[in-house]
Amino acid sequence: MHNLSTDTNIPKLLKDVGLRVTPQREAILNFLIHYEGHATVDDIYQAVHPTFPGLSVSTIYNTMKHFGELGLVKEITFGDAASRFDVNVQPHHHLVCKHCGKLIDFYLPQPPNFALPPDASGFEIEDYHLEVKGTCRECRDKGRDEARNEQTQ
Amino acid sequence: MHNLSTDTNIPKLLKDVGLRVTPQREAILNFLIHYEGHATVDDIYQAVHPTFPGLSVSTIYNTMKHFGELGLVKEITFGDAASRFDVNVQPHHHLVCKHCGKLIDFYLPQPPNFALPPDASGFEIEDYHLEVKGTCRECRDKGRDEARNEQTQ
DNA sequence: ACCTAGATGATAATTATTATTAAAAAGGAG
DNA sequence: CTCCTTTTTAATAATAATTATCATCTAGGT
Ligand SMILES: [Mn+2]
Ligand SMILES: [Mn+2]
Ligand SMILES: [Zn+2]
Ligand SMILES: [Zn+2]
Repeated sequence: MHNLSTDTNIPKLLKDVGLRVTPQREAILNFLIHYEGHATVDDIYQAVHPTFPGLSVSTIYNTMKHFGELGLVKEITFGDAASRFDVNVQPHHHLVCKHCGKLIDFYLPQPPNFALPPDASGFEIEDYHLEVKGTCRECRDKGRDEARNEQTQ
Repeated sequence: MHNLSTDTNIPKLLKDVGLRVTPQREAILNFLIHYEGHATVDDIYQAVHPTFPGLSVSTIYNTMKHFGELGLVKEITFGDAASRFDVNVQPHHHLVCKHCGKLIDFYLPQPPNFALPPDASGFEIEDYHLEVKGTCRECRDKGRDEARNEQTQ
């Protein structure tokens, strides 16, 4: 499990995980490394496109799929919105603002304890995610249900 | 917060929550009342359509939106799959099979305890949901079968 | 019986994502 | 470096869930 940081050697990382080094992948990785938060495919496209006009969204989807399989990012999917990609691949959880969609990381000091019900016998747990929904301070200040656009992080 | 059960008086319930009583809503509610599990719009359509040929999916979307706002169902959205509607509106959580998408209810004996990080100050929590991902027994058994078949080739 | 707000259903539009595939390019061998 | 094979890219089409439109219909009240 790799953790991206601003001093990551991008071509080396790509080689290490067994991917060919292409300008597209370097550009996307470079974006992710400096981005704070949880980017969508479109976020990536909007950011990288100006300095890399040829880049296609297909390539971003493709690349993010590879990065996910190789543990460089973790895909998070909420509701009907676009998938977001988390460069924080440590196990952690999210506050989700119902109004603007912003995600805020948090960590559980210890795993929640629960007993599996009888009809779940044989279920093999691989992962869990606690999703806490509510209203972020910005959206609360702005007053209810007003501008529910933009500033998704 | 209403809880549907098999002896629910459907027209009365619709009136009580302030909705007009239409055959479409009665049919959808009747389906939900007898359905075990977490139905998608298409599940509802496939089930109700044979005995109600005119019914449109638009109407199901519309109706489920109303039911959700009135607390009769709770919409659950996972990944890129279709929304599911839970007639169990008590606070509870789900095991999610990564392979077949099946949902199994479970309950937390006590709420998970966690401290909000500094960058979440002012976040107002309204709800939370623990999503436990893994492999259900059926899919695990099927996986073994497939693995065995691949070995013999 | 009549009126009107609200509901329905056919259809189009939107949006995120996946599939297809010809052309381009990476990386390795010689 | 040159050639070759395999992967990658990017344009485009296809898919799928959901939402928007809107003409028509109807539930429920007068
Ligand atoms: Mn995160
Ligand atoms: Mn449930
Ligand atoms: Zn917000
Ligand atoms: Zn399963």
